[in-house]
Amino acid sequence: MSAVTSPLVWEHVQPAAARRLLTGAIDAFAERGFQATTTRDIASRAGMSPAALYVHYPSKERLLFEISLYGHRAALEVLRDADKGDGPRDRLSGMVSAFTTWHAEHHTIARVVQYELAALTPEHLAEVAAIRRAISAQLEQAITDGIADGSFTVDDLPGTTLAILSLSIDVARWYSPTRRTPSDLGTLYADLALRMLQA
Amino acid sequence: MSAVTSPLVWEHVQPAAARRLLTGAIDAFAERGFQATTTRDIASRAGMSPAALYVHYPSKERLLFEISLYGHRAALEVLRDADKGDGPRDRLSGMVSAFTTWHAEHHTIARVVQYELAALTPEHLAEVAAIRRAISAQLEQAITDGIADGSFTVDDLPGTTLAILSLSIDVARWYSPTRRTPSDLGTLYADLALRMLQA
DNA sequence: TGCATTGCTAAGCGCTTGCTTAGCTTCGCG
DNA sequence: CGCGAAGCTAAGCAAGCGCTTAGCAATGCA
Repeated sequence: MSAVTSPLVWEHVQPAAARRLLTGAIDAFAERGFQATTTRDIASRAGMSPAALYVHYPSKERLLFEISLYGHRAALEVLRDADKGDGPRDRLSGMVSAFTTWHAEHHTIARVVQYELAALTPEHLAEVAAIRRAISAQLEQAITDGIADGSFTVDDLPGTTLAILSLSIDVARWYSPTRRTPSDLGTLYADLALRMLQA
Repeated sequence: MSAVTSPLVWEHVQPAAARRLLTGAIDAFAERGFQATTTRDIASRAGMSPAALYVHYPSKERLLFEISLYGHRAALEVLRDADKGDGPRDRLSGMVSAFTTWHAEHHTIARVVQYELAALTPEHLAEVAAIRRAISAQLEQAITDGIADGSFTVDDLPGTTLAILSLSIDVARWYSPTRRTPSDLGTLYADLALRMLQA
């Protein structure tokens, strides 16, 4: 089984051959990086000849863009779904826990999402960058609310927001499922984030 | 001026042509990644023909290894030099501040050090991995001492150590000198780390 | 039944890659 | 002066790259 087919649902990608190419590309990009991955490698993971890739995607970069766009949207959705609970402490704890858990659980796609931005065309990068700003804004709002109601004490709002986000994102770089479960890590990181913000 | 020639001292690399190739390679690897960088690009940054590279280095990978090895040694040295002060709180604060500042100040070489490990041969990776373990051990010792004398309260020692390290390392991914100075960031991160550990 | 559409393969094109070869110049040193 | 070593360039090689072309089989609809 591929490293990503199970946890994330890719049924919206049709037909099945296009989906096999996409999940194969995620695994290959995560293992070797976009530049070191060949179209022949992606095609053979999907059980096809190299030319078949171009029936479904116009270029290797477009494949990366589809992955990056879907991954960013999924991460933002996870964060927004978790932005609930009573008061800023609960909201922030839920968001950090969910966002961290997602990066651990889906570290394969998260690696592509976070470390292959430079391989996108400027137009595609701009589209993805807008989602990244929304992610940051979502977290910053909860921290701002927490400062206003006295739940948090923060010297440097943008710096601290970036630090908490950065902590979760970097999980994609080092995470391996052998030591800890994604949700255990989410719990730990939510606690660390609350400590960073405490009044 | 190259992005890295000024802050780090490369005089130990002789002759000057080998040094120009090395600093050119750092800039190129940091900008585009190892795989996307051509030997022709590195050579032209050094003002030479492609073949001249092979007078000084046997392969493109060897150039990466020299950079990675030197960068890891420099990071470990920065951490060890900062491991002083009265008690675990001062020691930890100094180390996080110095390590973070180094990753911001030298974000160009730090990017190569942290994100191009996969391009090293297994033998070269093993050599560099030993230094990475020493970096982690250095930080963990100060936290362990702080738990023992009651300065810190930590639920998950390896997890918290990894989180603090990860926070500093991820600076290399996003840092740009336009918003904050490296030392301001070091100060902020030292404060956040102490909050994460507080009794 | 006829025929366009979809999904695929075998072959290969033009180009770029890391690296090599052959040969030139400059320099230090007896 | 004689000569080997060091440092460089022009040219190019074999391999691999992203992507294209031509054509075949299966499908669905008139």
